[in-house]
Amino acid sequence: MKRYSPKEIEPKWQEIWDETNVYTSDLGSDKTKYIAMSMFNYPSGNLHIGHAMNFTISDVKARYKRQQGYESYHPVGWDSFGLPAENRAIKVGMSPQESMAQLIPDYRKAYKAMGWSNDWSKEISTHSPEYYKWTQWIFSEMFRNNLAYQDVRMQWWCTKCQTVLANEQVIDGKCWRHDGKDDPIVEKKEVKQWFFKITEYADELLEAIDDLDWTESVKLAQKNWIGKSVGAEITFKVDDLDEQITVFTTRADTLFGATFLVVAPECDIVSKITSESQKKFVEDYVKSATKKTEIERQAAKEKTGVFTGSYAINPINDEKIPIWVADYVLSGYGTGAIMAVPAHDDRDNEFAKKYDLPIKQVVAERFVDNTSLHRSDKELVSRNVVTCIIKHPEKEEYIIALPKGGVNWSPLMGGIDEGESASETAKRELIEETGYFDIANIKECGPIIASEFFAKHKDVNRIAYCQVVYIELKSLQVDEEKAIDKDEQEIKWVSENEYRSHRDSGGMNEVLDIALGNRNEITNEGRLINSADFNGVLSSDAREKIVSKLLNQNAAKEKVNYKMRDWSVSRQRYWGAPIPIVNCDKCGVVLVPDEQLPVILPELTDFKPSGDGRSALARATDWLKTTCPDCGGEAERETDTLDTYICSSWYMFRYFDPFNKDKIFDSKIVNKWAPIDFYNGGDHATAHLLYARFIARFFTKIGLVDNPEPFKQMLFNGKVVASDGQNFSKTLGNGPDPLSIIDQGYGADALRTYLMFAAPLELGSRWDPQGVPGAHRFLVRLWNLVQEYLDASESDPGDKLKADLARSSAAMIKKVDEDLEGNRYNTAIAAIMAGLNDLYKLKNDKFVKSDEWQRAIEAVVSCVAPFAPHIADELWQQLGHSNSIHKDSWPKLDISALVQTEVKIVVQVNGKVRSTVMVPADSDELVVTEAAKADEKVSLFLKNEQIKKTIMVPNKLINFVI
RNA sequence: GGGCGAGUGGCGGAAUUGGUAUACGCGUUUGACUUAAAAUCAAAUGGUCUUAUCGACCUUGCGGGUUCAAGUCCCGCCUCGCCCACCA
Repeated sequence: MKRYSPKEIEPKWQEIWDETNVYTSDLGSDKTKYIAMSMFNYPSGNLHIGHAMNFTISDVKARYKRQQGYESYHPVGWDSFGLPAENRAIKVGMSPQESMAQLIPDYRKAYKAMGWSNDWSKEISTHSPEYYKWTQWIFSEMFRNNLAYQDVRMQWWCTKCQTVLANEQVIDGKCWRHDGKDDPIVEKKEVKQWFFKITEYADELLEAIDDLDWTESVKLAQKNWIGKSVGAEITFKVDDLDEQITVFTTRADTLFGATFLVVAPECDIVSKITSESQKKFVEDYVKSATKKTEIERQAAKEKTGVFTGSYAINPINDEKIPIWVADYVLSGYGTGAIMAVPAHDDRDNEFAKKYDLPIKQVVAERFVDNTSLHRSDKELVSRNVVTCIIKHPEKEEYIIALPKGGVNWSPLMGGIDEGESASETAKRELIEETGYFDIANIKECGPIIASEFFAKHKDVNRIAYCQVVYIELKSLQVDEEKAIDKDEQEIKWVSENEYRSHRDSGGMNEVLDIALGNRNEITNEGRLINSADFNGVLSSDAREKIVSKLLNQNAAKEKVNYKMRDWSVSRQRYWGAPIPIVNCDKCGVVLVPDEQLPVILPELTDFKPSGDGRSALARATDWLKTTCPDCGGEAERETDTLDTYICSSWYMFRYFDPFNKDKIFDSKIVNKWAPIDFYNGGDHATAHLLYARFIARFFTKIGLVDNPEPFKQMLFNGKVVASDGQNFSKTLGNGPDPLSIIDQGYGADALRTYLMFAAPLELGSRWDPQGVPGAHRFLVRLWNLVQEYLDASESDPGDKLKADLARSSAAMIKKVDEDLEGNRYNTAIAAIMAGLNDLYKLKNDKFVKSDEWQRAIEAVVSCVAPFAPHIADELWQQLGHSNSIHKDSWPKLDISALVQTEVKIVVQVNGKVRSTVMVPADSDELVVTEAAKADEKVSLFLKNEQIKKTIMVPNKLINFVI
């Protein structure tokens, strides 16, 4: 009997696959297309276990679909431009071109050793001139469509890379390539650079997210990244100066509560509005704040700021409020200035408390009494009331009161009379209704809440704005004379728990929390108070109403803001596609004409960044000097190169037409094959996946492709980490090497199977050193089973066994199909293992050769093929096939084999499983009951008791309640 | 601070609409084969009690609830992970 030897069969089949082109897809085929791919690789070292994970996921999908008869395309390419590649070249002392020429062939070998079914005939690299010609062309198209522009901006700057970084390349304050412990934090530097106007597409990109079949966390991350907020801009005049300050807010409803303005230190207006006396403080503050990096600012726990000496006029009520400058306001978002509403915003609240600025509540949270809801036909009457929480002098108890003839307990309440303070009302109510007067402590507690109910006795809808007053009694002495209403109420002392259990509506528990200080003082939504004409309006309505009132005076307008910035596409590095722009003294910025593309990146011996903020190209004088395409005069080429994210944002389309010299791609082919059916990766939730969506959308606008979404399904898979939970890293050297695992004799099939089996794909897994050997054992079992079968002699297995074989196969195929479609690879493999175990059980002593056995064994081999393609093809051949298993070999599901004539019914007594009985399928309750009662164990539990109730789930379960 | 998600054996993890909790694998134990080991095969494997057989009871982070029936639904708490993080 031949032993399973991956070392022999894997290279053998890899060679056969290469020679017979099984994975070469025909893009013009009439078959239904399917394209599965993983985010392509940036060659910068060796294939590591993360690659093995990522690419196997899409490979399994591609193989599954290929077996099912789809024209399946599993493309391959290299994200070969960019920083990681350049940094690697610097490190090993080669040019990036040489480095690529060395790395890519190694990767090719590794990919083949992993058994990935790539179509090598259509391989692409982003650093080849044939490819980057079209990357440059995209820039030109953006430019022609007014979506590319130049601007001077403060940008993240990595001192190690000597280049600008995009926001998403800054991770925890450090460069994405230099995020080690000893690496420097990024700095800010003023740089002139190119941008793509991705913000123009912000809304479209956001709206389309909901319909994507993508991992939810990625969709959410994209939504947050775009960060749409709908609000208003409100303009405040500066008192005594001919200046004004516009703020952005999403909470125009809180305008009456704005007690100061805050301006970011970078804003130009700061110097204009600073008063003479405050000048020194403000200048010092601005200087120190701008010197701080953004990271230091964000790390600072406590907010800081200084008063400018000027005041602004609140346009809604002409109130004069101070203007402060503080670095908790970001200059880059909105207008760089805010109206501070400390009663309703945490940050403003913190700041106001620190600098002793007024806090004015203008929104009262609503508590609607669900036992006496408002009646639509009745009048709405609001009233300011106090709600008193009165504490016993000795015990931890509080007063609740029951009006004579009433039903509901409540704390003591009373309406605030004209000209009376809340505390005065509280004292008056206390003595009138209880006679108590000996007060140790009285305190008005915020915030005010809106308690809403139908007041039966007055026959009106009532909104009671409750000011909570907390009173601690010193003694229980009673002034009988002043206690004029004492007999109207029944007073009772209760503990906190009793209080809470008595009544929980209309905000009464909330009142206790407020009095005891258990509640956040900041309220968000509710009814407006202290807001003149707008009192009582719901905050959600007030936003619009206040803006539209100010609209007439040109003091406010509706405004939508996005967190997302335009995409900075300039890089001051050598290893990228040169930006196809010529700078001419006479004509200015001129686009290189399309017929002159590509602008070839010259090979340089010294390609390190210049350090002056320009790329090495600034030193390539021959290349740099050119003639202006417009006037023919002397001119210089742009020395910035394009961000690699541009290369990777359109490569999926090039896969469909990789060698086109005349066009970026043929739209007809792309429209047939796009969108990508399955895409996966463990990184780039926002940057790459958002840029690719942006570029695809742009392609639809210029008529290149029909579908604006490039990836139909996107699976964001988890990472493989070390068994101690730490990330594998090159510096630690703790990563298992896929190729050496293969060479050890376990083979690629076992490695692939383990990786796909360890955990759900989205979850990621910890590396288990026993995992690959375990998967190997499974493949050995499969191998040995086939060998044993091949040695068996022909005979009829008998009807019972035939049915069992068919049922086992059908159950396996059904489960594997469902799980592969749903990307649950781990349970798919479990089902195959179970299917294999079934066959071992069913063989009893030895196999017999028969059609039924052949079919059952082939089904297992076919199902395992996407995961372990080499052993599958080998066994397929041994089983007598001359064609490859990897095309059109998916087993047919015979649903009828799953139909059972007899079913097992679980018998419960009082919900506890007591036994199981076999009954004919679809038996009615009577039959099942009889069968169950006949069961020894069941009858033991039923004894002679009366069955009160019987619940039956057909073909599954019966439960007797006694 | 905000958002999202998750807590199931010694471990990774299974469990359609609520319907036999612990599939599948790892590990461990025992046995077969072997001079021996590895490999392979066979069996066992949540806990407690028990005459160690029959069996009973308990068990999905903790506490309550709904239900004939809860890992699954509801309420409260605890813990952990991930993402975003002064975005007004």
